[in-house]
Amino acid sequence: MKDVKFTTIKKMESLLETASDATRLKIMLALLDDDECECEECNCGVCESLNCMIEKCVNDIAFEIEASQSLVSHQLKVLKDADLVRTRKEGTRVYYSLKDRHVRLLLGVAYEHVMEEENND
Amino acid sequence: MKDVKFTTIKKMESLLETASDATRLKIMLALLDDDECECEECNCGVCESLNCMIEKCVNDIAFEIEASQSLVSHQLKVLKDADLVRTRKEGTRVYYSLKDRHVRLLLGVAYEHVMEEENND
DNA sequence: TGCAAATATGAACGAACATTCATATAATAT
DNA sequence: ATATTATATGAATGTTCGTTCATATTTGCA
Repeated sequence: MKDVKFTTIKKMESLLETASDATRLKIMLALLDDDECECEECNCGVCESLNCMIEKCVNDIAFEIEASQSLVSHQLKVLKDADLVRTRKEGTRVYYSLKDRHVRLLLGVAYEHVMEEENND
Repeated sequence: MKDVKFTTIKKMESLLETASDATRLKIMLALLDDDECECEECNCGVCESLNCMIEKCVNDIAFEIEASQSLVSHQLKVLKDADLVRTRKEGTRVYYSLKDRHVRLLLGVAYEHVMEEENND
């Protein structure tokens, strides 16, 4: 992992920076909710298949994480610009979902680190 | 991954925030340099065994990443407070190394995400 | 005791960023 | 057309944070 190009470091910085905000974390965790997924390919605790990707519209996310519509929309734009979520339009609604498994991996690593830390207290 | 406690989210935020800075990324990547490691357990591209953990002192890191001593010291303190690095004193020098495999995992996930992204351009 | 090397720290400055409020845009239905 | 619902956006505000400069602290050594 030596001699990592500066542009690569800048991209890593940008990725982590985008992920490192409580509001955006709440949003992403809301899009990770796998309670109702029952597909067979799902062996990871977090669904990996595109078919059962969870998508939610802006207002539902706002309600779920108890934040204003404006704030959620702003932060979804940040997530979208950083390519961490994708969108699908349907009528007046816009459904958001996590972009790919890297995003879920990142959340998973951060989550496990924190949980393991808590066990060592 | 539903119903994550707020304190957990705050800890995830703090972890990612600490990792999301170009200077600190450079420092951590410098502590990930495995050029001279030849141990047999090393099958991950990044050394996992404590024996061959790389440690470097402040001035060497500063020289390597081309940053001032003051800046590196400041940012090492941030990394230390967030528990991402450990220290070992020897004389006037303080040797820093990455805390554990979670940190390397986090760097790895971010790195791979960025690299895969670059292939899709 | 005094000097030099390595590291840490405090103050200060400017830039970046999260949030709120008000408003604009877009799509649907009556 | 107009009203309504869902989403996006721009300006403004206060705060946080990275960096630099100067200086303090600690350790080893003559």
